[in-house]
Amino acid sequence: MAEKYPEYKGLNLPNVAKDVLDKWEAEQTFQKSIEVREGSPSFVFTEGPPSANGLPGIHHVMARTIKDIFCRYKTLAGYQVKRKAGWDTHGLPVELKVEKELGITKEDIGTKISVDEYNKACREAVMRYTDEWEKLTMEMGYWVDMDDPYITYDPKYMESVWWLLGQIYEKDLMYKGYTIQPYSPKAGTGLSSHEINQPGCYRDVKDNTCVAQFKVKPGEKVPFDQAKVDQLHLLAWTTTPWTLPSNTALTVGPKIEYVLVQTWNQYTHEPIQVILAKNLVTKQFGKKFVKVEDASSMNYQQGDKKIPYAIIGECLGADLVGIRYEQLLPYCQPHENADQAFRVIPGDFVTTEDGTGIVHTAPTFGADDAFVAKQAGVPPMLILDENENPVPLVDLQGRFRKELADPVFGLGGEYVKAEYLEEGEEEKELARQREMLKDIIADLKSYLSVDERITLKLKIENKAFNIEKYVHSYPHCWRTDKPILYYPLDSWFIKVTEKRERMVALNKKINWKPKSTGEGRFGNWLETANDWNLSRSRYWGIPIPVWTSEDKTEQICISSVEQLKSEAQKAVDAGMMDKNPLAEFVPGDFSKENYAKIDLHKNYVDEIILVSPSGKPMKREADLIDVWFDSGSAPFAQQHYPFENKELIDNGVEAFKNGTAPKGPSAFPTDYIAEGVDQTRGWFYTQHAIATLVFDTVSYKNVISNGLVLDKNGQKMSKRLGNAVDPFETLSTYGADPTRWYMITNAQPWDNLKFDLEGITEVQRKFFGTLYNTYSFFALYANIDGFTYSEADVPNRPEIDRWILSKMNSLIKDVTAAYEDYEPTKAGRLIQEFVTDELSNWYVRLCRRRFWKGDYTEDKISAYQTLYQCLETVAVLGSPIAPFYMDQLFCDLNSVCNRHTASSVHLVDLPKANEAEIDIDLEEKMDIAQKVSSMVLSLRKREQIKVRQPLQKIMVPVLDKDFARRLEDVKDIILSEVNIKEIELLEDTEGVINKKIKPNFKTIGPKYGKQMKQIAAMIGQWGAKEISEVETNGGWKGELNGEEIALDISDFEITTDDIPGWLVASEGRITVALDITITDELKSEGIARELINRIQNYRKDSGLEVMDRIKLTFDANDVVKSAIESNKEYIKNEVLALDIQYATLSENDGVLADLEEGDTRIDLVKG
RNA sequence: AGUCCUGUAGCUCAGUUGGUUAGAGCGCUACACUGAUAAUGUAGAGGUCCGCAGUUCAAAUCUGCGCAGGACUACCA
Repeated sequence: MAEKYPEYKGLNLPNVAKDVLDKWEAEQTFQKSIEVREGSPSFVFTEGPPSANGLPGIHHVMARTIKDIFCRYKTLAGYQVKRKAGWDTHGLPVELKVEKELGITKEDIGTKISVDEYNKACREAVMRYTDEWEKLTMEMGYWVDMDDPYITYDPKYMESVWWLLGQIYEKDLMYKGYTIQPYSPKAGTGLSSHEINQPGCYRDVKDNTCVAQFKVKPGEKVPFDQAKVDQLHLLAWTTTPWTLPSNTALTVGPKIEYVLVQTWNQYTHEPIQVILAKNLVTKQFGKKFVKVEDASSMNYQQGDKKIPYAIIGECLGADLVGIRYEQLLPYCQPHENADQAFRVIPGDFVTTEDGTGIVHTAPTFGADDAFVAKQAGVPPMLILDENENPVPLVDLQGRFRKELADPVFGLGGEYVKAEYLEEGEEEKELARQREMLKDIIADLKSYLSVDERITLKLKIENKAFNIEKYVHSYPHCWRTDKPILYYPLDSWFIKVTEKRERMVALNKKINWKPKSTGEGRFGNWLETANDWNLSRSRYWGIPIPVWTSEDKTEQICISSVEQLKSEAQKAVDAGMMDKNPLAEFVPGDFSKENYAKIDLHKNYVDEIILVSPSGKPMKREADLIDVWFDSGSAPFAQQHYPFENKELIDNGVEAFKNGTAPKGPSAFPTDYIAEGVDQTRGWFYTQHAIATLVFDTVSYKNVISNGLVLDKNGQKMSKRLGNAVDPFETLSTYGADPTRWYMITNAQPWDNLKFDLEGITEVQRKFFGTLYNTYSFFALYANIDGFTYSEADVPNRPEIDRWILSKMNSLIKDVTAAYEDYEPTKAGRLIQEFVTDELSNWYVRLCRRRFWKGDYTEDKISAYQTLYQCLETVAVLGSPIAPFYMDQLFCDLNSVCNRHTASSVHLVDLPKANEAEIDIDLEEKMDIAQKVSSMVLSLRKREQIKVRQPLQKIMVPVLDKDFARRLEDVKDIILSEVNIKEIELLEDTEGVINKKIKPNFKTIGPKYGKQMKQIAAMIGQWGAKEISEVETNGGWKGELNGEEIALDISDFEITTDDIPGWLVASEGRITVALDITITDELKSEGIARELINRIQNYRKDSGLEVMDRIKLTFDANDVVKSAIESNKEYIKNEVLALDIQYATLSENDGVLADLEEGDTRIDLVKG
């Protein structure tokens, strides 16, 4: 047991962190914090796995601080909080990095480099920066178990993922189907949105656009009286004319207004009637056209400068739905339900910003198109190829199928985008086109793209209303630089749509911080969630565990290694394979060694051929699982569920469904997760989806989605801009505690943080500096007095002690509530306010004397105990946010007193608020004392009277008894604080006090809202007479604008604002008057105090110890001398002087005090 | 384009169920204090509460429409 509280020469927070880190390491404090809670209820935390193939940034410090705070808090609150670290290891970024390093592209995989080697490189690359991550984790004080992390490429983890997918498969929630995905024909691969959103992918391109005329079929019912069957067309715009042969529908907005326009075609000059959105008429009928009101008088000849047009009918989009039209370019028919094609359908996505308000719909090449078409039962333009498989009109190389061969325009077999042509091919094509098009274009100058030729054909056939170039942004493949296509690809999907409502319902049970993200962004997202596209044509990831026979009639989904092994054995027995690659694996043996024998990555499992029940070979589906499924599986896969730890999850699932506490240990659903808001549709979503689909539960109960960390100017941090903050440098320069404290208290976690290093300095000074000073102050005097908290708690403590204890208990209550509510910012700010304003700036300042003056009395012990309790409480409450310094503070205090057996603040129990010690009345009293003191100080300042100069009296008018009582109770505190002899409470006597009256808007408002203005005006006119009438009558009754008004006393706010003839200050309801008369007696006391101050300084400068006694010699004039004489005992007492003498001193003796009343030379010797 | 967040002093942020003088810290200026001293106190300057409209007796606060910044999702005729 230490005898003395450690005292420090200064506060070096980075060093504190280092020391405490060493201590944690030596004492295994983290492990202990979990062990001591063995048997306690568990608080389940799941770590969102970061990818270790990039370096951590300062935002990770932010995110991990938030995670850490609540895990530490819950530990203090009595829970066992296990935290497993995790690594996300699969995915495209890893692949890209490896390819870049090896200098290869995807095409080289399998040729220049084997899939084996490729995957090996990925495995190594992805864990490259784990050291840095572990270092950051340590230094920032994030407690998470890095020794036994879950890793998504681990066979056990992958096995659990397979199992989850198998459950979904068994529930018939998986299917394979076409969807429209970004596709790069030149690279031959689908692209994820991640790839499309890489910088530079969207580029402005100039495309040939076309407003096509779709002729309405004869006999169709149309909502226009003046329609002429042979002229009637629907107008639709497209920027990709090559999709027009695949058109199978036209989409209108049901609520959009459309019109019928009578006019002439600008290319064929034939009279036409066209339907388009009303808002877009002026846009489509540009310079070449002129509007005419009366259609019957219109006339037009070829060669006329302007083409007249007239609106001759109106309707809503809904009225157009169902109208059938003639196929625009009838090269092919959909192989299915062709009778359902070529009609007008409704769609909410239609806008009237561009085009015609009627959308050309090609379900094979547009996601929206596919969706609305499916809803309306319109088939996509798929035809059957040689093998009777349905295929779109464009092949995987980006070429039109041969069915589109046009005798004049070619098309069949050609690239739909000119950009796909190789060098030199264009020349050859041009020669061919010259020949083909010679009847239409005499001398063709340059190659015509597919788009250009299609529009040309439409022009000639009276099917084009307008053709022009149009600049818009279009995505390009980041690898080949060529424009992408939206193309239907065969992918595996999870039927999320089927469980959508359940996901919405379960979401309502999740406590979101902030609420709006859960209700808004996440809730809306769930309501419109589409089926989850699982397929990725990649190499480094978890393979889709589905094996299918070639004719697709037989299929198996594998859910475990054991199952795969036995299925593989069947195949070996059936002669499909020579040997079982999993022969070595022992089912049921979950040891590391056993699992080290196998690998479930693509390169291994693709070798495995299984046998179907009917004896056919089955091969694995080529694709991998979306990596988001990997991380979404974390709550289960990190436990290797259900192969191990089965009951941990099952207990939790059961408890959640029954709404009871789990029967035994439980690790699900997760109690708490926290990640960036960018995970809303990422990890937050995938976890929720998997838990809902597989277990019909939530995945997590509480979630914080935190905002971004921006630079101090509010710009996004990036390496490119050079404004990224290095987390390691920050931590080593400023220390983890102030960094964490700053991040948490400066902005709410879910708001973006403008990260400014100066803010950390401020926290360092303001909060930690003050706390350190307060501790140092305590340690200094406690060591002198030998305070070890060995005495029993002092029962009847002075007012000021009871006050700070009341505040302290309120603090415990409020901070606990804030933590419970996942509001760390509130908790931190409360603690900070308590330390700087309450404890340091008021309690310690007022009590300083009690610590260093006099003997070791009960009052002194009370002061020590009180301050000790406050410091200890702050240490515990603040430890989740500032784990290092608070641990040191706690241990420093505890090292002498041993009130706790725990060796760390992180192992103790959270203090409980003692309601009996909370005294609101007392807190209000002190509030009065603080206000009055500050007002007196401000008056002194105004009059230039130093605080050291005692004054006789202050007067405070009191308007109610409660206020008088409270003031009376704290008057000693006020008097000593502002150096005044007495306080006089002025009772209400007319004439002495000036009163002011104001209406109480809050109480009058609800009663007489309408007359509020007049009432306020009337009261504003009132003087002393009316005020006293209100006071004697206890209210006011009268008539105002013919209305009876009755106000009682509480409807008024009566305040004082002046005492005539006195120096007065007023603030809120309190008024203070100061008597500034300085009598001779006061004057001499002032001189005495002035001298004491100089002597104290001199003592200190002379290097005397606090307890040393001295002898004094003064060389002073008579005024000063008489002041000394009349305060002799007082001075001696204050400066610990044994004796006072007068003598003539030389300039070399002592110090000179330049007082107003005459310079005085002071000399002292140790006595 | 959609969804969500943010907008209050030079900067970072508070601001209760709407209630009449809109606050704090930092910074700046001036002064004071000096047994917490690389600390502290007091005072001062500094506001179109992003804009407009509405609801209301009363709007920083509620509603609508905008503007600016940010995030996510989507990218379309």
